[in-house]
Amino acid sequence: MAFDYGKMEAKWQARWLDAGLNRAERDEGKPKFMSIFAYPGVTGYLHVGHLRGYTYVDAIGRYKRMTGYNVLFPVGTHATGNGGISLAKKIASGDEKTIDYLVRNGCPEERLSELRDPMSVVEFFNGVYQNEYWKRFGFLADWRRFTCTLYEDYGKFIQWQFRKLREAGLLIQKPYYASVCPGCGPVAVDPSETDLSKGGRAETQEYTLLKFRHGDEFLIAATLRPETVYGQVCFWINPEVEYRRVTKDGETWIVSPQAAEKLQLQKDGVEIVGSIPGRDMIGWMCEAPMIHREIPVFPASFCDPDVGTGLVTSVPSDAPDDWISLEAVKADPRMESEYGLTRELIDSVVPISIIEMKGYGDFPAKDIIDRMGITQPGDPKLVDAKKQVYKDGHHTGRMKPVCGEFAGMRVEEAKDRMKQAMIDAGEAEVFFDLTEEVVCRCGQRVHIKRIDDQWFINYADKDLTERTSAHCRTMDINPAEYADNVHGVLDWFRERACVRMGNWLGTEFPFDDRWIIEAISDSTLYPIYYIISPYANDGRIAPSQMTESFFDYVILGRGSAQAVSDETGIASDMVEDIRRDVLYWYPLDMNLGGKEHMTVHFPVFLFNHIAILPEEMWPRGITVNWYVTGKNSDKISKSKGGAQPIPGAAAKFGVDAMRLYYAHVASMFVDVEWSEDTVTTYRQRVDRIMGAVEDLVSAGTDAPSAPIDDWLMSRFNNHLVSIRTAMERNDLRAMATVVYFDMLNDMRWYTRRGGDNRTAIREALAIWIQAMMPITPHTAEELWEMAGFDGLVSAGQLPKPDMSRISASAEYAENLIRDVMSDITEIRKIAGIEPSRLILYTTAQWKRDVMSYAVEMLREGRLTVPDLTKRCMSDENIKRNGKAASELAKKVAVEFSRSTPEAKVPVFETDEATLFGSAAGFLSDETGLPVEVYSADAEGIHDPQNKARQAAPGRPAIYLE
RNA sequence: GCCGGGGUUGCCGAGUCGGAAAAGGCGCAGGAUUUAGGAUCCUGUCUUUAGUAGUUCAAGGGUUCAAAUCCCUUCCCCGGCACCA
Repeated sequence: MAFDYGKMEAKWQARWLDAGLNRAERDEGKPKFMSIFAYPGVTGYLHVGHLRGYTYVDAIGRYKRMTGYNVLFPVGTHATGNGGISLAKKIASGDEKTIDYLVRNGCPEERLSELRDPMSVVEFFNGVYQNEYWKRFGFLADWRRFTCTLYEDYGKFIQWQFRKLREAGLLIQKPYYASVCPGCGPVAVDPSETDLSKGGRAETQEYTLLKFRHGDEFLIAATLRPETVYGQVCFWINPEVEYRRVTKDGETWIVSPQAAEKLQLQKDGVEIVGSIPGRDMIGWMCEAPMIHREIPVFPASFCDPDVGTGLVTSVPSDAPDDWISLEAVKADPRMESEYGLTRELIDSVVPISIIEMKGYGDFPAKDIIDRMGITQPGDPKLVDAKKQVYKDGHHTGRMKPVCGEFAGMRVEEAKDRMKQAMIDAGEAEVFFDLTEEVVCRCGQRVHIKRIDDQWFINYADKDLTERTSAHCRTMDINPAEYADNVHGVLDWFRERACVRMGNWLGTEFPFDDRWIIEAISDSTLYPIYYIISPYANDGRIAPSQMTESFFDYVILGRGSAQAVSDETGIASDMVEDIRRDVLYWYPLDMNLGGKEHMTVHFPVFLFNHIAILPEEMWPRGITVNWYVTGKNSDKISKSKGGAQPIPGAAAKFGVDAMRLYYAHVASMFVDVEWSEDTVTTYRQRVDRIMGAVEDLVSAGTDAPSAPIDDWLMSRFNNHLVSIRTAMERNDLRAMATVVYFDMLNDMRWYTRRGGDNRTAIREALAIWIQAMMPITPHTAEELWEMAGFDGLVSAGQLPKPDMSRISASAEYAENLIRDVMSDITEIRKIAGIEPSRLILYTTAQWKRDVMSYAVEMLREGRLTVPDLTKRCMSDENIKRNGKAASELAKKVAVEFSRSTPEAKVPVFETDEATLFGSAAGFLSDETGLPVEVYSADAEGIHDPQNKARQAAPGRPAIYLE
């Protein structure tokens, strides 16, 4: 049975709460650090991937706490949208999949009945997120500040924010084409399918509607390639479809039934007035736009009534579908027998070459069909063929002379020009459609709808963009690539629709209560609200008291506390307190979010701060974290359940193992594939460290201090330096490598080398355990208590490195011993002998002298081969060694000139005879051989193979006999 | 398509403002310890060798005394791209 981590975790979490470590209070005498993670949307249970980013914020906050900062770490949730509504609906209707999903993730069955209204669902998950995820993971978040976008007080804040946006002239109105569900209103079409049950990969495409005159009515084709109209030779109709006649601006249009409905959403005054079977139109002649030629209507099975208008103009030269279908028509005898088309008419239709493009002949569609081996209409490969030709044509194509005034133009340019020309001539209109079937969570089909008076936040504003971009240069943005990239993102940002109608949860738009503020727009400035939320949460202030002048004063300092008090009835002192809280905690020091936010949340977060707040409140840092993915790099989808319920994983592996996993498994800026085996190795790592500390607590004697103790203290103080350096960049991974790997290895080496000094051990343990606090806080507390140290680690301060105890020579000496040991092993292996004794010869003094001269000259910046040789030859003791001396001088001069004096001094200053003399016992134990150590300078030593001669500083000669 | 990031030893990954690559981990192999546990410890893990020498950082060129690192070309992979916080 596995160790009950849960009990140990709960114990320490309770103590932290008792000690109030998570509560953040203004303390003007202390530097502050405020950080958040972008709050999650309440769409269901989260999975182990989400905890990755959240854990970083807690670990960084804990580190900041132990290095002198007053830390504010608030959390909240984002519930704006239809997630809660649709979940509540499904639960109420007893949807089996939903119920199963909830129960599987740990929702008690007896609670299901309360989850029938949206707000209960939201509150239920607010509880789950806080208790089962964040508290469970030991976060020191200030729970008193928890807020949710659906809380009334939060809504007051959002309304205030929109008033300020309007003041700044950033709210504008204009028509908009939105993806809309007839029941729920606008929905987000994106791969996460938060709002959808199908079609998240769909994109909105802009079609050009082309009008083909037939008598006094028009056949309407939708095309993505208006530049190909010069190549039109016929017109496709699906004979099986019952098309509709609709009126539009006094004209009669013929389109598919689905298109008729879509048109009603996008155009004014469209009415269905009749219908006509597709079959009846076969053989019609209609006048093509732009080229004004009569072209015949032919049947084609690929015309999908659900795509575009269900009618297609045929450009066989450049459209693979058209080419293959035209060939089929020509080869099909039924055209004459069944549709009564004349052979003459069919034969008169021949492709026209209109675009010249690299790598293709006169008819690109034919080329790609041949290349891909397509022989039949309806071949699925046609989809790719179409994409390929389209792409190549768009970028490399040029219009041929046949294209009238557009001849010679690049396709990219001709496309827009020709579209516009036809629109101006009344021969075409713009139409939007989705690339695939999109179904709302409520089950209804989603279409594109025109909304005339849509409100936007004008993120395209030039001045705002420039100021925001400039501010980003002063921020701490990680990773560096995003710091570079964010300027491009800000430039690229256009106006953003900020309100929506329909069945949505959210804050009412303050200027028109038919609208509700949409999800991204109500989550931009909110970090500052965490400073105010505790006053609302404990009832000191009622939402009704949160007036415009209240926020104006506490956030912007406009007006006076007394005036606010008079207006709202809030005590003037409290208003003043809130104002001072805001001034103390803001700006936000770090906002951490998943990589999708590089183009979603972070830009608007920045824009709104810059637009509304004074410069001294603009954010200081952004950190982007990448995902934990499932197999095959799929994002573990939260809307689809997720692989591993979080409480289950916490119980199985222990919270600290998971925290260490997140911190260390990879850089923050790469995706990680979730693997239980990997987490298990981190579990074992934590266990191993616990075991090692346990052993060390009872180890140690009052033995006098030995060189190995100095080494240990040097190492650990160096580690403290590394930890601080790493954490200045919030590099938890580098920090974790030091704490959970290097420090353990050092403790092992210390013990192995016979280290046994209780004072040194306890000093090292204190450093080590404290260094564990940010990432594995529960384990740190447990070990701290076990070691008998006072207080809570989480409340303590990380020791500063004691530079006086860092000793390059001590560390060099141990490395030398390790090198020699590994050389001995190496020689033993290669030589293949079973030695009975081991002899070490340490360097002759003159070689150390050569190096000493070299370093001296290196410091003076005049180290060259000839100069060092000259200098050495003037020393009798060196010169006496003849050729060996000049060769060494040459080697040393070259080698040292590439290095630094600091690195080289220990090489010759180390007293190797003493070092290895005292390590002889250790080496003997390790190798199982009797060990003798001689200086190469000594007379009459045992040296049958004349090895002593080879000994050099940093490289004692080894003889195995 | 636009913008961006990458290809290092079985795997994950350090190293990338040019100055001794093969840190560390995982996996694997051998040994030790231990009465079965995914435990722990030691050793090894590019080739070669009395501790040496050599080859390598996607491929090919170039700059340099010196290149995984800088430049050019080619191939391949990945991410983001707007009502998803």
